[in-house]
Amino acid sequence: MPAARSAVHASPKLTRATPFVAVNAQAGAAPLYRLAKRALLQALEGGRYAPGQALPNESALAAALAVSVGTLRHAVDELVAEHILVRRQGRGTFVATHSADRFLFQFFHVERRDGLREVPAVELLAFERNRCGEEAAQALGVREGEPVIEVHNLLRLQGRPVVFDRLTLPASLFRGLTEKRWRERPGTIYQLYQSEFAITVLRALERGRAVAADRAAARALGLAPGAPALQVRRTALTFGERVVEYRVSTIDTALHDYVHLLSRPDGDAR
Amino acid sequence: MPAARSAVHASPKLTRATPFVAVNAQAGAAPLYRLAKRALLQALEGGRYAPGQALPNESALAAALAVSVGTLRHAVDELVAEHILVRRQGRGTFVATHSADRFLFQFFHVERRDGLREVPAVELLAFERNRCGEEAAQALGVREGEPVIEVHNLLRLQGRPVVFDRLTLPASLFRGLTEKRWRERPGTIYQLYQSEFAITVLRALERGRAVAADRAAARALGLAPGAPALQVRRTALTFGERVVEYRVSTIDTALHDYVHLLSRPDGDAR
DNA sequence: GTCAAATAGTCATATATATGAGTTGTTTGA
DNA sequence: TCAAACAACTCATATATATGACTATTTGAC
Repeated sequence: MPAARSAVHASPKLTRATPFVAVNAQAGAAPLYRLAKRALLQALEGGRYAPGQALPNESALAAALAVSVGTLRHAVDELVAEHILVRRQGRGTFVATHSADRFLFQFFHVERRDGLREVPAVELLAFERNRCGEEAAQALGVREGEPVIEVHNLLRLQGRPVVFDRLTLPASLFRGLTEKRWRERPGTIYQLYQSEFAITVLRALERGRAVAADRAAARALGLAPGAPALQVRRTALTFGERVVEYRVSTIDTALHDYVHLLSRPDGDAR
Repeated sequence: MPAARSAVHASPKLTRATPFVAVNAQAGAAPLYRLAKRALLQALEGGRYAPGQALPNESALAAALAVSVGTLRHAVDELVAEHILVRRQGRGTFVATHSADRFLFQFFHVERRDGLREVPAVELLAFERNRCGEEAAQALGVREGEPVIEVHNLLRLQGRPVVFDRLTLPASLFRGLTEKRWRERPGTIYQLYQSEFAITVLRALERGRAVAADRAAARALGLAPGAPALQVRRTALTFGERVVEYRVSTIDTALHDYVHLLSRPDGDAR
């Protein structure tokens, strides 16, 4: 069956029913399925599909992008592997939402020494508007002195305070965020970012080091000042590697560990 | 083209040229490509193909497993994603070896605060045969008092001692390992495991906590005793989730960080 | 003997197509 | 009115096949 490359080599065109431009394979360019993936990502970035919303079905999407279903599936496969899309057999393909589970398993890596994982209870200690300091400015990629929102959180596991978080958010990305809205969010912080500000946290880079607990952290965690604590600096990224949050966590590792699985077992490997 | 399911539903049979049993899809069973993947994994586990060795080509493998090339590719895709196999276009598919690069990027997560990554210089401090203690026994899944090999290593970055490692290896898995062979290994530790003992480290689970440096670690790292240090306990796993190494690392995080990228960017995502 | 061109073999990408299984909505019958 | 049967639509898996790009080897000319 001679592959119908003709469709692929056709010039980009706007289709009637959809916002996509037909992807177009050039010699030496990225493979078609990556172009399709990028087109999907851009549609998601642009807010074309909201979290939780179903995408058009496979054949419709394939037609919109002017690729075969197999190629579209290849692209969607990668987005699913990256937790950006979620497939449900017989139902459709959906934009991922930050469920509590997803938050717990993807972005919270503190567990009890014996391996028990638990959803932390969060207590808000402070919510302030400030000017950005040097460290946060560098991490967020903004100028020093830019307006930011600073939040202090205390996370408890089984009643015991274990993590003290200092978050810095660029005010420009979170217009209209108030302490009230923050307090009254129904789910996790990242769910709030997503539902209220259309910011989807996709990845995060964490850098950990051992420190002597500073005064604020020691008080919040009930530690002796100067006690060893694990400090983790996180930059949270959304589409386009844009940094949306800088967070310094101080963790009391007396009874808990920071866990890290190296190399992907992923899905149900083996 | 009516798919030739007949081949799939045929009863398992040994093929002439290869050691594989044709995989056989049952109703309700795992998908064919996972069965194929498992068959490949078992061949690798059994040492049928040595690290670095090329597998038979795609069509031969597909024929041996009695699946289509597409299905075989799906299975191989997953093994490549897990870094168990390596594809080289136009060359073939190879069993992964632990190159220094792979070691560096997959299993070594300490880097300078500014992000500089570097291959550490390793100094052997101790190599002893011992009886297994309680902590290591639990981690390794062996009985207390089992014979083990204990190794102490000091890792330097730019000349500065940064990581102090205490390794515990079950002696039963490393028969004939001597200090001389350990010292004179050409590459990394995991390359030694692989080339000399046919043990391929696939994954590792790390649990980090902040501690006051103990005496041995403080001396090795040149820290004041009681200074805060990051302690990471690693269990290294091979095929079948078997634990082959338990390692306690003490890290001086004065100038370096322990880094962790959450959620897969993988390949060249986006 | 050396070098370049032809060639064969490999994986990479892409399409078309078939069947199956799960979900949802509609119709039909008691 | 309600529930069972049915149809329609979805993604999941699987096969066959075509073309291209990359690599290593062989062949042939000089």
